[in-house]
Amino acid sequence: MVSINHVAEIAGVSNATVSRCINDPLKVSKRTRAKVQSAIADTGYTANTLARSFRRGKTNMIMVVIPSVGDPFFTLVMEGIRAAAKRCGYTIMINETQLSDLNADEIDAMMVSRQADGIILLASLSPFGNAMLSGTSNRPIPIVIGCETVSSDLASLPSVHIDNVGAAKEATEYLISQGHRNVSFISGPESSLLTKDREYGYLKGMLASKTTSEYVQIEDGGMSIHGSAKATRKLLSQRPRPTAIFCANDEMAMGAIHEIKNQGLSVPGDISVIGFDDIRYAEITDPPLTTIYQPAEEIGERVFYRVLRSIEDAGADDDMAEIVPHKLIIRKSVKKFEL
Amino acid sequence: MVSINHVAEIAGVSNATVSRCINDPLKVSKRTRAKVQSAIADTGYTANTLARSFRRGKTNMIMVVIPSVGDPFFTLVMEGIRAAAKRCGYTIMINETQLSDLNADEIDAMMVSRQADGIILLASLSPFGNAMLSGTSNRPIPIVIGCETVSSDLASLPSVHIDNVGAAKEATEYLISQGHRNVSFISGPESSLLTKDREYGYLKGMLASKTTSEYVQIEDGGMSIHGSAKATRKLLSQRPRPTAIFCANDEMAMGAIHEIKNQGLSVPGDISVIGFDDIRYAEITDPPLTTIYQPAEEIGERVFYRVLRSIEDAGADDDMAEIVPHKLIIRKSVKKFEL
DNA sequence: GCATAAAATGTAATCGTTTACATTTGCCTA
DNA sequence: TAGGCAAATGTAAACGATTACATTTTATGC
Repeated sequence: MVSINHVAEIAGVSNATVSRCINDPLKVSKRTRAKVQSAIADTGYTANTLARSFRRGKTNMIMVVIPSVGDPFFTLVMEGIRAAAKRCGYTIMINETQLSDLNADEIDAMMVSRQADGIILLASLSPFGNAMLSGTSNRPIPIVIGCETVSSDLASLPSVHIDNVGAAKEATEYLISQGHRNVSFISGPESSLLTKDREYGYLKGMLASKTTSEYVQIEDGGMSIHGSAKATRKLLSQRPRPTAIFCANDEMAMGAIHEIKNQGLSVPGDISVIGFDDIRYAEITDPPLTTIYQPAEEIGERVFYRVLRSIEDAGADDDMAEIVPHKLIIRKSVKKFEL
Repeated sequence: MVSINHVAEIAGVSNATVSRCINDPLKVSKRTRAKVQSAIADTGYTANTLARSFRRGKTNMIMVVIPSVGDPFFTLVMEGIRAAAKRCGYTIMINETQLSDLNADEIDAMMVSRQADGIILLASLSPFGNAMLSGTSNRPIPIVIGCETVSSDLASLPSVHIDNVGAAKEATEYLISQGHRNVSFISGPESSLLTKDREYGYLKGMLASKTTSEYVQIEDGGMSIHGSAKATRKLLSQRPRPTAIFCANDEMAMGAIHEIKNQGLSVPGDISVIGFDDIRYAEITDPPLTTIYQPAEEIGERVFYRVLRSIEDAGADDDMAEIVPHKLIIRKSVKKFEL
């Protein structure tokens, strides 16, 4: 491959001049600039990013860790991140890390490998902490959590997310306000901390009232359609049967609706369903899904600027959780319950 | 940050020895190895990936370009890629490039930046070709297309995909075999070549028979739910009305079903719908969606090994299209049409 | 035309690894 | 114990860019 030195030789200047030509063209005279540019064109030279990043100690890349490409929720979060990154001249790289695979050590390895200037973590972190992640001091590159929450076992990390507990409580209260007493919850795996927050919100909502506190029922839906369908089957087979099911995310709500219909029951006629996230499919499920909206794009944007600030000013690194507002979106999957 | 030289100093050996300790431990004596390892532990040293890749001229990373995070179709493709990559010691980085943004120049920039050893392109390429992409000879790093097809304007690139034309023709013929004559097609934007192939397959299917060749109707659904809903609205307002709608992907089929129901019609009672891709939601739409299955995971795996081969043996670079089998999955969204 | 400042360019060190080659060490055999 | 060979280690040059500093060229004012 042609290097900056080849170009320099052909243009009859030093490599420093070529470098300046690329990075600070005003520092070189018009005449030499022309020579260099034509040499670049002739040779088809392009800078070796690796060498450049290595020397500069900066990659201008930010890595986003997501649990799964193909999760519709992330579409908008990524859009927010990408738009902001573009404005600021950063490249976004995505690292898909299946929920189960992700642990602090891996994140650690990423941080330490210096292949990016910062990390945006849109996944939860198992609590098996590691030096790099605890304490703001020694992190080689900044890391900010988006959407998810951090294990309390870990020293807290900067984050941007909604109040998952509060939102889930709100959804539960909404169901109760519609007359539901037997409200069940379909949860995700232990490893998803955000799900646990939602579960906790559900519990808070249920336990707050004497009329519902006796009926608390949680099934693990594994964050998947099939897991949720299975959980729903189990819930429906129990007596007293739930009159409403609250799912920790929309995908599981879709699975639940499917299973309820499969059993010959109707939504919301027999069973009300409520989801979480307001993914794009929520408005076209049948019936359209009542759910909690997260300002996904805004979260993406904020989380990006948060990392950026830490990159540009290491001192700005803080551990604050930034809470953005959620909203209960009422569609058609919940019906007043009457005896 | 602590470098290999610090470690060397602390261990009282040369940096070369430390390097060997890391990359080829058997080459160094047990005693020194112990010294070095404890020095590494003491200092918390980790190799600078950038420096290493730079020096080695190899990153051990493969970049996957996808049009959009959050597209459920890619879940399995990525799973195939990831699994294969893991087996082979490669890291996968994903670069999300919205359909509209993607052009050959950008891909070119990626290739040339040497930040990865190879590229897997799961998106279509606009035909504004570029030297790097045409001709197998001068590519700095290998590139293989998955799922998508390549513009015929471009010199062909190696690829792995189903026979989109044939599959779409098959779906169309299936509808015709069920008695449908007025079959409409909801297509995607010009930029998606794979969609054009499917459109072509639809045309072939329709034109093959005198009974259907008069009725050919194509609307652009923009690959989105809303675009498809809009297209469906338009189709339904026309007379004669279609009795079946074939969508270029499942997401659009979901939008179509939603809109048909919205108009007070039933699927498949009044209108039959057929999709493409068999994403995970296809089996839980109401009614479950008849669609074309693509062996997504297998495509991912094959496409990975294809790049790998080109990386390991530059001469192995070929331009063959590898066709994997598809399958028509019959569910409940198509009904025999009777006058 | 000369002194001086400013602008342009060149020189060479540097970033952290790897690795070809040179040197040292250790071991075995005669 | 010397000689020879293999194993272990060290030395130093790369990789391709950037950049502090030194030097040269150009412009300016008198």
